[in-house]
Amino acid sequence: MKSTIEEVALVLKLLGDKTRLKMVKILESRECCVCELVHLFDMSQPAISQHLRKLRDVGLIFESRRGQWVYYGLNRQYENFPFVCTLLNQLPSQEGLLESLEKQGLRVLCD
Amino acid sequence: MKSTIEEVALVLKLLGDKTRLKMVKILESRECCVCELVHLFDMSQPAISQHLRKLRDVGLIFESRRGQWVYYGLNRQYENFPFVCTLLNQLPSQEGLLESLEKQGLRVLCD
DNA sequence: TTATCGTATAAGTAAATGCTTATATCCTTA
DNA sequence: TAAGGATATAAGCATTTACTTATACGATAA
Repeated sequence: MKSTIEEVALVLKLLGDKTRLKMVKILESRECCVCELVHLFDMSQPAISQHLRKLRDVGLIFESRRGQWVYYGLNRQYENFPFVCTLLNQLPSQEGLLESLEKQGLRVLCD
Repeated sequence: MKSTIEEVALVLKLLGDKTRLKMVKILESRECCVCELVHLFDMSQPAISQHLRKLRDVGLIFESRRGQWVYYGLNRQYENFPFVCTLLNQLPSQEGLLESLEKQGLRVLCD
């Protein structure tokens, strides 16, 4: 079933911010913890948290605490996920960012 | 070639407004003059003009004056048109709005 | 020319947005 | 229990946004 124009407009508004759009594209590759994302954006940690909250509030991403870290990932059960997916498919991959994080030894692994 | 994240974010921001998104979906069906659009939205004429201007400024729609009327239509040559198209395809048709305009005798025809 | 219709622009405003710094909370570990 | 790291929340602020009303502009027609 198609979403209403209003619903779609809200999703587009949410993703109409370069920081959030990039975040979502990154989280499409793999879950990340907040401190990893802080390293990927030239922005304060609270700013990152606030963007993540907006994305989580609508259900587009999920949160999972692991020890003292909080991981976020794309919620593929989100009602508008298929729609979001067609958007993300048209974006250039951001996996290089994650690779360079690892090269810098900034990847957080807590298992 | 894929657009950058920044470019896409700007397009999404532009379409992340329910009025503009609906406008663009309507203009996908056919060109409309400003006064027709004014009838379709519960908003002043200047507000409609201002939305149209934003859409035109990026090149997503074009303007064509016909007598004292100004028509707007989707610019299918817009650089991100294919992207916009995949968005519009996922929206419910708004052609019913145009039909009811015609039933009310509010369709403007200037040929 | 003047009146009128359709549209655009100008100016003002309330609300939303995206950041900042400061501080609180939560978890782990010594 | 106390300290410290990771994250969230609070409060403040400058900018942007989406409207409004008033007015200017452009085309048509009496």
